[in-house]
Amino acid sequence: MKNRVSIKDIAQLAGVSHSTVSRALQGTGRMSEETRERILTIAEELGYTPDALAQSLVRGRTKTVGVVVTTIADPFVAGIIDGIEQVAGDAGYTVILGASHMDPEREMAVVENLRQRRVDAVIVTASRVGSHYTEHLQRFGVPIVLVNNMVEGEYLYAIACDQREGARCATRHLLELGHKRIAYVGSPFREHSSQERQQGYEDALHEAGVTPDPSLISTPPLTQDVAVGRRAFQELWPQRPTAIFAYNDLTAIGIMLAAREMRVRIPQDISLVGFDDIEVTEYVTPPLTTVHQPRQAMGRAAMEMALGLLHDERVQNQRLACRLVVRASTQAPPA
Amino acid sequence: MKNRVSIKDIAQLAGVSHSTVSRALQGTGRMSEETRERILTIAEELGYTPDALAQSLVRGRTKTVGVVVTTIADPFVAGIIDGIEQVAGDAGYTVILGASHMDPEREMAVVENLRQRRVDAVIVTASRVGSHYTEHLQRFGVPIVLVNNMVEGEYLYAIACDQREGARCATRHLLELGHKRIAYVGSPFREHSSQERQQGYEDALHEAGVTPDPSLISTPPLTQDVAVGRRAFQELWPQRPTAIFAYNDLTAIGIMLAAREMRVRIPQDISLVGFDDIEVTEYVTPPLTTVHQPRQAMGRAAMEMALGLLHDERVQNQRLACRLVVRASTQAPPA
DNA sequence: CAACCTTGAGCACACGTGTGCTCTTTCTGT
DNA sequence: ACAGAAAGAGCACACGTGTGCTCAAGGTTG
Repeated sequence: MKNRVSIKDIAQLAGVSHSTVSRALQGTGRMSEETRERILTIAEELGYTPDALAQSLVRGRTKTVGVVVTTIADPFVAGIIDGIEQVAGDAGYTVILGASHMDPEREMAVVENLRQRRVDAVIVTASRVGSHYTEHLQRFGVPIVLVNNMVEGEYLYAIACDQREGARCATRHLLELGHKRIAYVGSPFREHSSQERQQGYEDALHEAGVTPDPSLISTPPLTQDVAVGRRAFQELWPQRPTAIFAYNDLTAIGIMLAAREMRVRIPQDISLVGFDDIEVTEYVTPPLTTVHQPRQAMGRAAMEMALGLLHDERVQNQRLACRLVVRASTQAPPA
Repeated sequence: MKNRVSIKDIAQLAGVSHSTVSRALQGTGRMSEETRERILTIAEELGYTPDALAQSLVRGRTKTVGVVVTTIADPFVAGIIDGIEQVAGDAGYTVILGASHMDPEREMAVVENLRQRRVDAVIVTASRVGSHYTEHLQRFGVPIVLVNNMVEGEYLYAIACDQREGARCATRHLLELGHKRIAYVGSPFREHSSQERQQGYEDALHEAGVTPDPSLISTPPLTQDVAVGRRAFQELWPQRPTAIFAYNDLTAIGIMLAAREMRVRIPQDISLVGFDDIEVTEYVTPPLTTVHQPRQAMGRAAMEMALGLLHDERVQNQRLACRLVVRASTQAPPA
């Protein structure tokens, strides 16, 4: 029952060769208007659909991009894919998905699969891209774009978000409100990224002439963001900071929970800023001031970069700006 | 620079025909152990990767599933895709993505694209599948599985979540706590789904011998879930319900916001139950009692169904059960 | 020693599409 | 009227892989 109508079938009915049909369909070649119309009519009647596989085989490109992710369930990743898909769709490209689920073996399998499918380009998002792995990717022979990745080899193209600058904005916001004792809570299992944000935090402090206090920096070695925030607040509160800048929103939420248990009010007693602008932040109590990462825009930029590479254009790595979103969790420090 | 090594290249180096190489690689056919090993060694050295396109062309199947969604950015959809991807990956299938972004024209283009790519099966999630659309899909000639869809033609296979039963559980939970005046807030732009849940709500009331009070049902005609909840609470509160069952979590959050503004305490003054169990619910204040929809499981079930259909097994539509998650937004009614 | 079987490998075609070249027919220009 | 150009269409090969059939060489059996 499968749709097995090929240009040969059309050719037979039209009394011409399959070559003529092929040319008629793509509008190339010279032929009488009559023949062309007859062919198109028959194609329509038969419900003909070109076979993308055969076309790819002979044309040498598949009009597909492989997207490698850890998991699609992460809203952050989903946002990026969404952006990629938009641009890809507009450009006539199709997205092929591959999820590694944090399993190195599976990640290899995914990459191998994309290779077999002859994708024209690969976009890798939020992966640890070890040196061994990059090598494997290099051999691939197609453009590779990394999104929000830790490592940035000079030979790889990458789209990233300027986390350091984002962290600087967030911290400056607190400084402008009049805070001096500002704490930072990092992420123990995302070292590179956490350090970037910590540097932005320190940048802002230096600019304001405030010396960073090491006792106001905490990175409890736990594996869950919320738990990290919780523990960190318990450790930090005795130092009496007037504000906390958290690695990300979930960490900030952990802080909120701990604060509530300890009867510390936000923002009256202490201000709080997160990072990422996940959906939740708008609805927690109080709504959280945070740094928005342009996930869709990053996805779009990545796909645009991939398209550029496919057209042999010269492209350069991009750092997209983060945007501070001020909500109700920050105010001037208590007198 | 592209990896253009084919079995012919291997054949030439090994001094055999490409047929022999083909058989050596897939382990079929008879040949001396020596020849086989020589071929495999050369393939390895050349970094040979089979061309999935060519294989698909001759084998008549692509080992791919097309997944049609409205948008990937919706966490609900992302969860389903995640489930699909897991099962697909294990079975050696690859996921091809197509997002419609609510644009009918684009949706058609997406389906056409999947058809050209000769996917072996299609999974459609959370779409309105009009009659015109289903017809188009039918002509496709491949197994189609619908996930959580409004319409369920008899001829289409579908995976759904038993929303009515989920709503019944939620309402029963409130009844068991002692509530009698329980309100329902629906969704104006998801009629079918909202009615299902309302029916479950009424089922539970009838079972408990409570007559539904029409003045306790509200569905403000707004376009945003949170806004719907807000408005609904303002309308409902004068009727003095002791509990509200909301169409979904965002609606429930709207209710929470309005309640807070009006100095109505949850759960002391009124209990609240949501639906979907989105990530937020765990972190709002108070954490929301809600009905969990097994998104990953639905995705997995859909893919398993697709696999069954591909193996010509007899499959039947499934309704997965929802699970009530009791958190802190519900308690016995005030005396 | 002849008839038969087994092993090892190649030829040729298939899948569906694109394209350079060739051939015939008709039109154009002188 | 004749040479040349241009139109219209087909032949044959290509892309990379799979597979039925054939065929030669060697081995076994009666």
